[in-house]
Amino acid sequence: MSESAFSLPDDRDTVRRALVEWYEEDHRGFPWRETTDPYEILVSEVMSQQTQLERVVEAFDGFVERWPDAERLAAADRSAVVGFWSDHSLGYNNRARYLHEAAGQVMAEFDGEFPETPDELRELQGVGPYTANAVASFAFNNGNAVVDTNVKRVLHRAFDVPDDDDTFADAAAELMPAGESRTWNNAIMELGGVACTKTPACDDAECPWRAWCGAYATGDFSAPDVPTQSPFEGSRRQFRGRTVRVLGEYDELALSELGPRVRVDYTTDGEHGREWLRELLTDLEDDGLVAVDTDGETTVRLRR
DNA sequence: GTCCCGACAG
DNA sequence: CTGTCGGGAC
Repeated sequence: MSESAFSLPDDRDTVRRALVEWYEEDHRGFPWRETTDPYEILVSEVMSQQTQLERVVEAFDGFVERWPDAERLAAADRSAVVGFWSDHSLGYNNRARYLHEAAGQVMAEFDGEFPETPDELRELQGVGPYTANAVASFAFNNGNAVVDTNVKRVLHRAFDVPDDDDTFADAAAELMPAGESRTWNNAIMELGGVACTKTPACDDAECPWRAWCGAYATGDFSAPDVPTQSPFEGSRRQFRGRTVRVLGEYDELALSELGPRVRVDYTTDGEHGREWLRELLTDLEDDGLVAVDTDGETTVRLRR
C-alpha cells in the first residue's frame, strides 16, 4: 500500500452510511441472504461464480434441500452432484466437483466444523480470494472487503480507482467499515448489481453515491475491461457440457453410443470421431468428472 | 455477439 | 500470466 493512486472521499463515514442505508432500505431478497449457515453460503457463492443470480435461486433451493449440510454432501456420489449441476444448467461442472470435495475437506480436515477465516477457507477446493471473503463475511461477519467485477466497476467509476487488482483490494479494504463485512459486502455488490450496472441506472436505482461519484459528475461511465469469452457455440466447452449431460441420463455408455449423442456429425473414423471423443474424455477424466473403463469394450460413466 | 458475485492448471 | 471451464438470457 504505497502512494494512493486513487482518492476516496474525506467524509468516509458519510459515504459508508449512505450505502448501508440504501441497502437496508431495499434490496433483492435472495435466499442465501436469509441464512448465515456457512455451508449454504458456500453453495450459493460457488453457484454464483459466472452465473446469473436469478438462475441460481432455484438451483440453490433444490441443492440445499437435497444435501442440507456438508456431511451429507460429502457422503453423496459425485455423479449425483455433477448430474444435479448439469440438470440445472449451472455451467462449469468442475465447480460441482469442487463443492463436493470441499464438503469432504470440511469433514476430514476441519472435523466437520466449518472454517471461519478467509485464510482457512482458502484451503477448501474451489475457494479463491473472492469466495473466501464472501463466506467469511456472510456466514461469520468475519471477512475482508470482497473484490469482484461488480466492486471493481463501482470503485473505478465512483473513485477513479485504476484497473489493477492490488489497488482494487487496497481501495475496497480502505472503504469497508471495520467489523461490518457482512452488511458492507452485500451492500456494495448490490450497488454494482442493480445501480452501477454496465448501463448505469444511477437515478432509477437512486444510487446513494451520486454526490461523490466521478462518473456521475463527468458522464464517463467506462468500466474496467472484462476479458471477452471465446464463442460458446461449437466450442470444446459445449461438447464437454453435452457429454456430462448425456452421461447423467445413463448409468454407463459405450463410446459408439455416446458419440452420436454428443454430436450429430459423429462418425467413428471421422474428423470428430472416436479419437476426438477419447481426447475429450481424457480431459474430463483428469478433471475427476467421468470414469472411463477400458476392460473389454470401452465404456464411460459419470465418476462416482 | 455479450454478460454473468472466479478458480485453477500449465 | 494466460488459457480454460457451461450455458441461458438478452
